[in-house]
Amino acid sequence: MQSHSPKITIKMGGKRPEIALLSIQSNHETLEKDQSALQGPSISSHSDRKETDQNVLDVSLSEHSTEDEDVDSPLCDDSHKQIVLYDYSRNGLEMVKASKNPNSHKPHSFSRAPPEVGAFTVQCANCLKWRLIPDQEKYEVIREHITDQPFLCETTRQWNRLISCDDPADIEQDGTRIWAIDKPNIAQPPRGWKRLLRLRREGGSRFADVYYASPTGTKLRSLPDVINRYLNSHPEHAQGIGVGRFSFQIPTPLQENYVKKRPTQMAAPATPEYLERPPVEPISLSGPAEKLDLQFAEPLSWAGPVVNKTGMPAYLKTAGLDPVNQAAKKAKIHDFSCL
DNA sequence: GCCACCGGTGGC
DNA sequence: GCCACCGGTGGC
Repeated sequence: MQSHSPKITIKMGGKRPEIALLSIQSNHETLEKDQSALQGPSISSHSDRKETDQNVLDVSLSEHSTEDEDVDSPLCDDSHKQIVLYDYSRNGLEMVKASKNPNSHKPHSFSRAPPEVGAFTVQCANCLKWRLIPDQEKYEVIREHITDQPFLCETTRQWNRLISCDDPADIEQDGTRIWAIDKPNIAQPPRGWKRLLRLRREGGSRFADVYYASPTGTKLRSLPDVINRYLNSHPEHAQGIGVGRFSFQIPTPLQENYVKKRPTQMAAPATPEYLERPPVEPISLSGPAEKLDLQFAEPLSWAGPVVNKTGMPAYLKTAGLDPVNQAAKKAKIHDFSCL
């Protein structure tokens, strides 16, 4: 059997896509395409169909995409209209939010908003075609076990799709979306918790932030945060929650220049010759990013033992790379049982 | 005052 | 160079 190391990605809407290949479409056409991709040729019962319909991607214009858009906003261009928005409320993925702002569950905020995660897609380990995953929960399950339970086209039968490797890919690289390679084997969040990925705008110092929203609505943004601000404060809720269930790893954008490179610190000679040099060209002017071929990209180097009994991906359990132990040491916490 | 977002930085 | 972590801050 042919075997590859599949990648799992989060596909996002974006203002200046470099990777995706779909031709420019109307939103209606895009919606139909994504819906049919998810539903496939499945013959489903009424109840099944209802569930599928609740899980389709909602493709819509950003509410601030036209009139409300700041003229100088990086999101103000035609491609922004192609953004694929994931409808959190229809998929039971609304954020656990602070009660203060009743509107914060909307899919996006409306001024200078960063891109949203548009869809989840996983590569079949056999044919390497990309398959859309209907919702975040299913995606997280697949991601958790991706190395010991490789994703196959047939896996989509779990949500009543009858497709095989002979069927065309759900999605290809096109010019309308930003792609990012996700980290494998990230544990599903503990029951009642949500793992939130917040993307940053292009040109920032990093690509995204991960937050964990606790059952009480507290948002934690690091392991020390989880330990100090939640588990220590809610020992009754900490029962059975291992810190290995938390991972703050973020996906890697395929668009090379999405994240601003950190300037290298070089001691500049204070000579007249140096002072007369023209300014260094910004990185963003150095040329368009290459279109990376997802289908034939090199496998990532994370393959190996998956998750040990601590819930920590084994590839992290190397000296100096164990954020759990580091965080626990920093927080002087040793009494949490890991699952 | 809270919080989402962003940049900086130290450790590796 | 990457990443985990955290401080700053502007908008609400």
